[in-house]
Amino acid sequence: MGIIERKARQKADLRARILEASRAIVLADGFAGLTMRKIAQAIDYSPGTLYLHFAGRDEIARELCIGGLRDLVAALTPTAAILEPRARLEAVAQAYLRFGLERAETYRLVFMEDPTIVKVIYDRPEAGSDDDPGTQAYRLLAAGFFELQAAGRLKPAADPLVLTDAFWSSLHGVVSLKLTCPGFPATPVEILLPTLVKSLLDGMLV
Amino acid sequence: MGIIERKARQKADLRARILEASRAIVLADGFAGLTMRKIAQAIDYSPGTLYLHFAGRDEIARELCIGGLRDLVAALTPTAAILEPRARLEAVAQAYLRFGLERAETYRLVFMEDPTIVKVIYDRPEAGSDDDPGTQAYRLLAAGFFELQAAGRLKPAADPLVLTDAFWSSLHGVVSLKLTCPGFPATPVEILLPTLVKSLLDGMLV
DNA sequence: GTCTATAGGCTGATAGAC
DNA sequence: GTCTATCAGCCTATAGAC
Repeated sequence: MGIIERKARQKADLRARILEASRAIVLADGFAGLTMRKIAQAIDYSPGTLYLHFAGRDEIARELCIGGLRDLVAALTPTAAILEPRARLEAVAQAYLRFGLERAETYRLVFMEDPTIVKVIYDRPEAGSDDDPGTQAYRLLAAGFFELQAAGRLKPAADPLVLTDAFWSSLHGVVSLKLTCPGFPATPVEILLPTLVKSLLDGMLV
Repeated sequence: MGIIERKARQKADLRARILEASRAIVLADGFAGLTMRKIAQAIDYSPGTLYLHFAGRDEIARELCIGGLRDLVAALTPTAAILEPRARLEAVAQAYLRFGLERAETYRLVFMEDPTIVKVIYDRPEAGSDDDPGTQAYRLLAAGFFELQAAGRLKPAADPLVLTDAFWSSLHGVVSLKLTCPGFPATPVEILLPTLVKSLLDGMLV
């Protein structure tokens, strides 16, 4: 079986190299600059070869999208060490902003591009399961609000899931506005985000 | 002078027709679907003619961008009739969301596309003046927070301009997330936005 | 599996006739 | 001013040789 295994490994390797090269191109030229030709050139293969590993450009985009979301989860996860829920949510916000600004093109691809790309997150078989990065990221935030509720710190009748959505939407607003209109909210993000998070949580908690 | 005037008017008319056709194409096919050929075909002229009225595709995009912002201002302006500042800000939020969802492609073009397109808003000579739609939209929101401050209703040491930026960012977050990931914040916007706005303002006011 | 070659389409922008 | 024709380039995807 050694030969078959080796061939399978080589195939997986090339697939990984294709994705890695694609990631670099998206980083450098944006998603619009990602073309099959460029990818092939970057890994020294012919364009046709790519189609043996991916159905086409869209499939590569979807893989990158999921990978980016996985990276976001990885960037947010360390905050789980903070026990106090409000402090943890504030740390999540910081980490989220940081990720979005540092990995701008990745963030754009996942959250600001064509809806059909991000659609894969919900349509995949794992969607909703523990293995799904989208679910993991969401739970990371939702957990904080559930804990606050359990401690009786949420305003009565507040729905933790609705607050989670509101919180995430606000974070997304700061990041995405900064990426598209750098310099529009004149307030620097180091002040804007903490102010927003503080106001929001102050308004949500008793 | 009649002949010269007529020619000038004809020229301005064609320019307007080009923009109108472009707007329709962006509406139907998105910004990526806007091409010089399609525009020319829509108004029954040859592609070359477009270049007599615009330097190129980018200039058309910039004009559309400013026009879209102007429309946004028009959509928000009626709320100025509401005297009580908090109620007015809530109404602005509603109108903003409504505009973003109803004019999705326009909103995308102005606030979610290439930074170089929206850049024109700040670089134009009118930028910052009363005639500038960006400034007008911003003032519409900022006025509410200044009035709240004047009435002693803001938390001490709060900066109205920072709150304005935070408020706008949140609105943008709800709209843009909905446009890119329809169905991600599972909470329907009719609940999400009021919850967000209420929490935010509760946290900002004394 | 990988290559070369190419089909078949799109794009923005321009040159020169009228 | 407007047209036709075209340049020069890009793209995805595929067919057939090796």
